[in-house]
Amino acid sequence: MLSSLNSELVPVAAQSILLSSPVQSRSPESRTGLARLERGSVRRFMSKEHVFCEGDPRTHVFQIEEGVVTIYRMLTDGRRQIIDFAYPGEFIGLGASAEHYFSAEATSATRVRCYGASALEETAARDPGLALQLYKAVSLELAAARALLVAIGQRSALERVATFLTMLSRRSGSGNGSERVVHLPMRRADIGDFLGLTIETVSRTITKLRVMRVIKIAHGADIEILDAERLEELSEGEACG
Amino acid sequence: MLSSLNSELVPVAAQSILLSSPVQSRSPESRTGLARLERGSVRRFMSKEHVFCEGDPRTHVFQIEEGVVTIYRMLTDGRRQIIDFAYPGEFIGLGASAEHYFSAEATSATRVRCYGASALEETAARDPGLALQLYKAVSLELAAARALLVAIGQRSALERVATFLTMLSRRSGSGNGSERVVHLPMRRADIGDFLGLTIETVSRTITKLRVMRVIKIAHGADIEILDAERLEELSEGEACG
DNA sequence: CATCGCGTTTGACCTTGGTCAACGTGCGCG
DNA sequence: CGCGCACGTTGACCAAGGTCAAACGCGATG
Repeated sequence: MLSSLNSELVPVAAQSILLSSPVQSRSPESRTGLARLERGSVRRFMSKEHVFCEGDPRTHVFQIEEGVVTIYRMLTDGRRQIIDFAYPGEFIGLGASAEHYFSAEATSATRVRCYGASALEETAARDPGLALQLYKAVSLELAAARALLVAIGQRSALERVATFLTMLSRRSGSGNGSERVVHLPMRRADIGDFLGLTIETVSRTITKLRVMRVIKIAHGADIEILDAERLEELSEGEACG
Repeated sequence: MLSSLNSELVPVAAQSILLSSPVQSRSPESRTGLARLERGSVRRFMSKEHVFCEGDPRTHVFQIEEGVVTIYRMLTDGRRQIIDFAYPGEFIGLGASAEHYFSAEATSATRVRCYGASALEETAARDPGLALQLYKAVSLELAAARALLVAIGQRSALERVATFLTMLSRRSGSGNGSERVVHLPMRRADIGDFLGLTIETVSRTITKLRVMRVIKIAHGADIEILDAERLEELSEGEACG
């Protein structure tokens, strides 16, 4: 979940939530949460392959192990809104519905672990620990979606791109801090469809940030953040009563 | 939850999910889900009073009994994004965080029932039925937030307003169909901040729909839908593989 | 009844970002 | 090697929607 646009607020802990099972080595019956489930099977996808499509029955829930998956929705005339970039550790396909509302496409070679959706729910119906984990996981996705909503609904192009970069750097920053050099696994078109902008605007805005000496394009998809503080200022106004 | 923008996809059932407890009359121990909880205390709010504010500790979860509550987030410079209009039956304040990310304000005189957040979670930790209900409730909120995201990120002003009206009419339509006359409990400014538009654009767009003979302003806050089909067409492109 | 004030509508103008089109650039493949 | 293709950048122009300002409608209040 490309969460934590507005990142003070949305902890980056999303990926750990469902993974954390305090006791790893006990017998299956005594474990709780995900640990109680069969380890799902692994599936691999090439770049641009779909993990699932809008309208497909929600048969599985997937956990990304490697790669980045784009969650999006397409309008009839081709406009596309990307809702989320799912990174390793995160789950996709959670939800209450019988069908997927959104499509999921691999941006690059991707490895996912599959869990049967009904098995997951049946187990959850007996294991409140797992059910609560699901609850918390979706809650985090919700917070992320809402944060993006604020960005798209209220912020300017510059603010959106700055927010996006800040967030990516936080997320890449393994653990504590933010990373200086951020790798963008997605194309400009994806960034545009995520932020509600066109390719051209994204490109121009990145150029503007480069000219402002806030960032530096290292190698195409790699961006070096020269002035993280300024970048955060540009992502504009957090909080308020 | 002003869900089901894109409403084929997001069932309007949100409000029923947490209410449905198949067995009502058994003893507390044998009940499941919400029914097992103490009936929370009731609180009343006047128009514009806050149920909670961004940054407040998440001590309670509230169920709307009467009135409409605006869930929003404010940027430092006064820009505001409304994330949701919560209607009777719905819950607000669910989530995994220790603090509220958003503020909740009554649009009109409102009655809510309060449940202690920690009590709720403790009960859920023992009752998988309740935990699953929470999971499904948040999942619906997530679907709603994402649907709004698509609208704001991709749709034009006209499309957004048409989507908004379609959805409101569906929601008001008690049960099966859509209502011909829709009451808007919120001001233009709220609609604007919900759809990522200005008051003026909302006003102009409503006027345009009136001139197009798609709707008719009945009495200020009441809008009569003359041509529901056309209105849905205007809300533009659903689905796609 | 007249006035006030809030919310809405309408109009004129301007800005941001979208559109269309050309040009770069890096990479894989013949 | 060089061609082609996919992706990115840049520029010129355009339009949707934002901004600013004025006027309207209507219920509340003196």
